[in-house]
Amino acid sequence: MQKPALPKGTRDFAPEVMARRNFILDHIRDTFEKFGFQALETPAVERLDVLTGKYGEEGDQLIFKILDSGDYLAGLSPSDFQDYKKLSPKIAEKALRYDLTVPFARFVTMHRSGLAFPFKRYQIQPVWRGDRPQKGRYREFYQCDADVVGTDSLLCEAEIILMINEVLDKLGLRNFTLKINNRKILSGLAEFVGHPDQVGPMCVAIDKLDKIGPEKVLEELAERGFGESACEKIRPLLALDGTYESKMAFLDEIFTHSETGRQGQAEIRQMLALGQAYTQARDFIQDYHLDFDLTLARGLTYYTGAIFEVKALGVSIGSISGGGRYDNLTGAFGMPGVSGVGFSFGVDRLYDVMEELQLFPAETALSTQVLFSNFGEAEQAFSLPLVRQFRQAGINTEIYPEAAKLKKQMQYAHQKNIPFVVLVGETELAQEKLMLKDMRTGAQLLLSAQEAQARVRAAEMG
RNA sequence: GCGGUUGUAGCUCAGUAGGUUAGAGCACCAGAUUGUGGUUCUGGGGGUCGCCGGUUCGAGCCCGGUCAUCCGCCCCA
Repeated sequence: MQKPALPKGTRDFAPEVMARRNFILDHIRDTFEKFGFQALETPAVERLDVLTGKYGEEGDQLIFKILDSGDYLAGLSPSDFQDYKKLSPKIAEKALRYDLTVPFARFVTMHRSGLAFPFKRYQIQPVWRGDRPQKGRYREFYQCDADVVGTDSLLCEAEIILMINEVLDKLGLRNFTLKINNRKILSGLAEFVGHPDQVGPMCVAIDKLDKIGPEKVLEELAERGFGESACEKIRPLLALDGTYESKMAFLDEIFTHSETGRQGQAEIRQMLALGQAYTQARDFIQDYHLDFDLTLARGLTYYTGAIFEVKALGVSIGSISGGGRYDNLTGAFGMPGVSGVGFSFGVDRLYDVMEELQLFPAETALSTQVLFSNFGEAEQAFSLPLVRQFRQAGINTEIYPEAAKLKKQMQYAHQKNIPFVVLVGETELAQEKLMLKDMRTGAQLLLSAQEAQARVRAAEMG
């Protein structure tokens, strides 16, 4: 006999877990739809050539490839076996999707003539990465993306701020920071320190400020070829710990000669002004948990404008959402010049954070409200129409499918956390009434079907 | 890809210096209670001590290898 086991980095979602995951997903879906986003699903399997080359060399290594069916060795020559990187596209035509963004770009390109632009879609599906699993890190995990393509209006950025706040508020997660920045500001900084071509390496180093501290960041910059004068120019930036206004004032000073940097500032200002106009908030930045963070870089190279990242405070896991604007999403598929902005919730991490903070309401686990017990043939025949009647009244109802010992049936109800049990035995049958037992208090009442339904509904309300 | 941790019952773990028949709690099953769960009491089932080899009269324990696991680093959600 073989011992069953899961592949590394994958998980089962048991019913209790699913109830909680759905609690999160329902709120995310509701919010996305409320803002006019439409659902999209794409296949788990994509053609390998659609995925490769989009995530950098390291990313390509992490793509799960699917071995061709049949005799995949046919037509190969010994030289093909010299380099495994060159072999894989010859024996694997397909692969599991690595994220939702690239399949989305493929979709937009393929359907461009039929779509209404600006096109707003959301997509909630699993993705796969051949990564080494760790805490908060899986090989199969869900992403919840929402993107708008075909407009560069900053209204989209403002709405992303609103959506993130709405979802987290509904989930009861109040202690978080929504970090914002703009890639153009980072480009401006790179210009300012005299390394306009080194935005990428600069960001990778700056991004680690939280983790390793300012001195180590400067060391890393030096290693990456930034000279002493450049480092000295960055130093005051790493020490900045002021308000939005003071950071902006600092940038006003250093960006006198950087058109790009000033553009980034203008975008941030306009995004905030639109959010303010939307919400009429007394203090938009504070009320919507915003933090203008000049060190926020988000490693991804394809962001060109706004960037976002959400950190849950007071927990070990941290980052639960992120996104930004990109200018050339579909370029790789021959459709240049399409600007888009999007973001993503990490459901699995959101789940872990909510569990750590005990934010799940108790009733998410609840499903069946009433269990009809089963005493035997005559009682069952009497019960079946009533079960149907309960269901038609909108009450989640089930009947125990066989006349097992009552103890066993009660245990079943208890284990499934069913709040009410209906007992129909000889005496109830004779009176055409139901014994309704409240499993929490243990109290039971002899009632008509109508009265029993009313009681169940009343309990549901309060 | 690199560094470390831990593998004993379904789960969490104990296991003395290398010594008889490997334990506990929880979970599970049955009974106390043939119309009542959650509490209580009584009884019961359940183990190739990750795997392979070595040392030894004797290995859960020591040694070598191997596989798995979790945690860091890199990178990411």
